[in-house]
Amino acid sequence: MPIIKSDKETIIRHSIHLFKIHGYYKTTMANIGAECGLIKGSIYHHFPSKEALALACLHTIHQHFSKNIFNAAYITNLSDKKKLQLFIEKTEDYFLNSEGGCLLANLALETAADIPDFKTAIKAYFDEWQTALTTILSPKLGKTEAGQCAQELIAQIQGSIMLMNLYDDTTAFKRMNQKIQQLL
Amino acid sequence: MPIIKSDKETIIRHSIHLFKIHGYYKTTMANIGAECGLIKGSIYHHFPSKEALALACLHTIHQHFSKNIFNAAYITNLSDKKKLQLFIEKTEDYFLNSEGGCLLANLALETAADIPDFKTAIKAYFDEWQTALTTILSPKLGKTEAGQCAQELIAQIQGSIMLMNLYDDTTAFKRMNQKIQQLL
Amino acid sequence: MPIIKSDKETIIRHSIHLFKIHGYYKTTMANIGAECGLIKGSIYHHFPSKEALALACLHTIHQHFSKNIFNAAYITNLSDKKKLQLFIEKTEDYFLNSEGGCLLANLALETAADIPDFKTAIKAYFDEWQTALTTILSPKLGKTEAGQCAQELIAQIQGSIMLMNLYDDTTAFKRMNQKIQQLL
Amino acid sequence: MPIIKSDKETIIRHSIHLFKIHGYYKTTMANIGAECGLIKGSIYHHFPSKEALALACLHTIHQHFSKNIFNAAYITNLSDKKKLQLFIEKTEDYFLNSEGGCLLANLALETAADIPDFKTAIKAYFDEWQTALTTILSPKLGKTEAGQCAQELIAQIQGSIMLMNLYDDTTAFKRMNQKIQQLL
DNA sequence: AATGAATGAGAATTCATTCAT
DNA sequence: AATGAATGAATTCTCATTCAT
Repeated sequence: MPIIKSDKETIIRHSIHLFKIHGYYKTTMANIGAECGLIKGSIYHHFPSKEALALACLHTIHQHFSKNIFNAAYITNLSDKKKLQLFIEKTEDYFLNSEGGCLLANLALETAADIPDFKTAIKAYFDEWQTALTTILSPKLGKTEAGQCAQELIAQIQGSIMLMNLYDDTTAFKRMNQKIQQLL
Repeated sequence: MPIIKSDKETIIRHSIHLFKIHGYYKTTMANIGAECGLIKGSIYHHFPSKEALALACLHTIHQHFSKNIFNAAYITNLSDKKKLQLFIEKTEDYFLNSEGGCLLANLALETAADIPDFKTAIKAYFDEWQTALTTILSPKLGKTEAGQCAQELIAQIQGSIMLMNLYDDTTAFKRMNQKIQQLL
Repeated sequence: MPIIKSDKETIIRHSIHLFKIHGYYKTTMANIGAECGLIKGSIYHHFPSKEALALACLHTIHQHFSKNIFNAAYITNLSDKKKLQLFIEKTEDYFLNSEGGCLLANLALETAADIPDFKTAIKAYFDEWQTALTTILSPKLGKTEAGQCAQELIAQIQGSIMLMNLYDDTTAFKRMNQKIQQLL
Repeated sequence: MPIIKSDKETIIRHSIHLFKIHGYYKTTMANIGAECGLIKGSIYHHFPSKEALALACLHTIHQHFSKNIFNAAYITNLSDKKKLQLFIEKTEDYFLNSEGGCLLANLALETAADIPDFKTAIKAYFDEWQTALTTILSPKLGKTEAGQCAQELIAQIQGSIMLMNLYDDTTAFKRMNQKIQQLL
């Protein structure tokens, strides 16, 4: 039944798509409505404001990462090497299929100075990302160095995503992920 | 009454500042005018449009990097190791004193899908950055690997800048630069 | 609070009024809004641009002439003399009750060089006017001369309207219409 | 010596050209300046305002008609028939070489309701035109009918000019002038 | 829930005009 | 006279949001 579902999740899904590609300010409620088969006013039946909708998008992505990617760090019967491989594979998978890069990073650059709620949500996401990676790397590297390494990996991944999108070229991003998987 | 110098360069300088912190769309001509001591309309005396002004900002930064940072790759009587050190030092210096991160990267994420002229200018900047780094690394790594390594370094730097600005914390960015300097 | 009907037709009616008196450029969206009991921005809910609105005005007038005036040329059971009389009577009627003269002619002079869409619409209107008059005159004058005569009559009428509005004096316009009615 | 003369007359000449083609409001001081090889601000050394400049244009044209066309009515040793022929010939000549039609008529339609000074100047022009034609026609037609005929001729001519410009076709205008010359 | 219409605040841009040089 | 820079008011258009139906 491919009837257009205009519930919260559908709106969020379409909003994420538009926010990633066009950014927060350039994406209008009318754009979002159009993509959902609604007029712009109707979105307010589901979300009280554009800001609240964007925040819901950020939380949705954060949750998706928690449940599907970051969780790799906490699977008990897996070696650290396997955990890292799984973690990176899933990360790669997500961003290779995510037109427009990382919404959290994009909005970090575009809105962090102006919308504190976004900044908070974005930091929470990166915090959890780092915690998960640190957990995987600690046994081998020790806590301190593991934390630093985790930060570096995130930076590398995010930088690669930016360039991947700018150049429409996935090779460097893929090569980098290969390398990271060899780390342990 | 202190005379405010409101020539093209001054306007560009103030615009860069605002664009970096608030992004392209959130920065208004009125904001820029206010920062320059002008009313919004007056800026059109110097630039025909907001887009043209932003493009001038991108070019100005690109030129600055060409003349002051990328050029380190082409200083003749310097060892490659010294070149890399100089290159990274200057890069670090620039971004540590550049509130709001890297304008080119910021606008890449915010506008690349919607303003082709920006995308072109941003790619030209990163192309030259990569070429310069590749030049430094080639003697030691060979052309192919040097090119890949250059890409990785840029990604790392850009990712670090994003996180540095998000967390208002320079330590990871500085540590990363230290590491890179040991590369040769 | 009298409910103001602000549908497309109402907006067009008020716009025609203002465009005729003040011209295209001097009439602002705010003026039109005020006349309709709307704020300027609200008009964009009905028309995508000032140009589109003006074009709708031109088409509306053209249609009105087609249905109510030009059609006199095609009523079957009427003598040519009666057709011409009816045609001219209705034309006179329209312009005597039309403050500001002929919008199509006014915009022809004001905008033809700059807005090609207007020029096209205006020519279509005068083309049909001439065709209708030629149809009435052909039986008596023959096709060629009828066409030339039709053109002359239109020129005379339009010139008279211009002077009528300039001098706020309808006598010459009425006299001219009397004369034309004697033509067959 | 084809040095660009930026005196009053030169500015008026170029202004007339632009006002005729683009109308009063669409023609900017910058446009006029550009055509004269000046920047817009410089025009204010010659005319105190755009309105004053346009008024000077109207007067200049009026004077030109008085001295070179209307005067045909007052040449003593010429038959009325010859006077009319000369009058019409010169009128035709003027408008065939006057891109954009009749400035006075154009501004009548565009600005009469908003700029009383223009309306006054335009009426004075048409008054004198009518007086001149009436003078020529009176001996044959008697004063009253001559006056009415003069009005009709002016209307016809102005209507023809409008259509000539709309259709970029001079034939009807020329034919009409031929006819008028046969009147006496 | 959904819609169509309306709002009001603000965006970029234009332009006649002024003024110091 | 001429210029370049600046002004301020106005203009078209956009957009998040509200509301009656």
